[in-house]
Amino acid sequence: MVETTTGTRTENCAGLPLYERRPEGQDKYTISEVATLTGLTAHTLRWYERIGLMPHIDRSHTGQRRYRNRDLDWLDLVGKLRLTGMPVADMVRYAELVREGDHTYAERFDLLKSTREDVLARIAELQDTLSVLDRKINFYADAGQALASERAS
Amino acid sequence: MVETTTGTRTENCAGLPLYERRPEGQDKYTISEVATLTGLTAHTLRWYERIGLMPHIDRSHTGQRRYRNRDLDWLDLVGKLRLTGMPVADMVRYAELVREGDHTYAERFDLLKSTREDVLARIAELQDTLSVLDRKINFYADAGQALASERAS
DNA sequence: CGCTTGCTTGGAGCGCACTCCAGGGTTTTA
DNA sequence: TAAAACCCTGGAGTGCGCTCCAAGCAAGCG
Repeated sequence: MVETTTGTRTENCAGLPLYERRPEGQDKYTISEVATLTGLTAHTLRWYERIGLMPHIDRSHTGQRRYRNRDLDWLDLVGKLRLTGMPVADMVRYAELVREGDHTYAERFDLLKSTREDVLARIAELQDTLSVLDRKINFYADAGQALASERAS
Repeated sequence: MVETTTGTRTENCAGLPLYERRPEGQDKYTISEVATLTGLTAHTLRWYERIGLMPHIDRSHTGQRRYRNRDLDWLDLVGKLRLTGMPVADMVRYAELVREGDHTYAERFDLLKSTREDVLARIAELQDTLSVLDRKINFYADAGQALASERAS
């Protein structure tokens, strides 16, 4: 199978991925299963690992990756942070803090709080943009009305 | 002056740019003035023009750009759209529609409306992310509490 | 007049986040 | 057991949005 994001993906009526997580204990996924579950490509998953964005990923006896539920949880978080526009390098930094252990709690806390502020700021920006957009949309709606009544007269 | 965004920029106490727009009729700005007003670099302004993102910009008798208030308005809109994550190519498309004249009103309207939908979706995503972030922040706050009381005992 | 500063152009370069390739080994299916 | 599908690695390539460079013209100042 050619590696792709847009390949055959089983979906339910709501368009949500149907592939389900396996219960704790039997949670072993190949890279392409994780690609299906996360929407990332296998390429990207390997690349995330290379740059240090992932925790240690288990391997099968022949060296193939076997992801577990906690890895999916991590990828969910990464996906969310990516949506906020956080640079990958910053996420790598956070991943490093997690790997370094409990004594980095304070730093992680600070990082999360400042990310939170960034997200709030971005939401505010977007709402500002939304109002500009609405003004313009109203303008065009009015202009459309004017043109229509012109044609009608 | 070396071209930069972070150079000397006059600011008021609120950190807002103090450079003011000139009244209609005397509204002529050099490229570096526009850079100051918009926060873009002169490089970027010229690049925007090259790729077709700008309307026609007036020139002085020696060929230097002389921006006008309407150009600043346009750059404000571009800045807002950029914040939504809209690709520059799409903004160029919008600019083309504006240049093509009144008969593109309908298409511009549609473009604005679908952009509006995108912005709403992004806001929803960010709010979702925010709640994940808040859960994690609470977790770390609790963990911090636990560590503190451990040290106290 | 020379000096500094700013503006002009086409084209090259950069950083980010992937995205893909070559060449090989493994696993599943018919 | 053989073909098809999948997985591995290091490294090269891509697209976007700038960002900068070289070489030259122009305006203001002492």
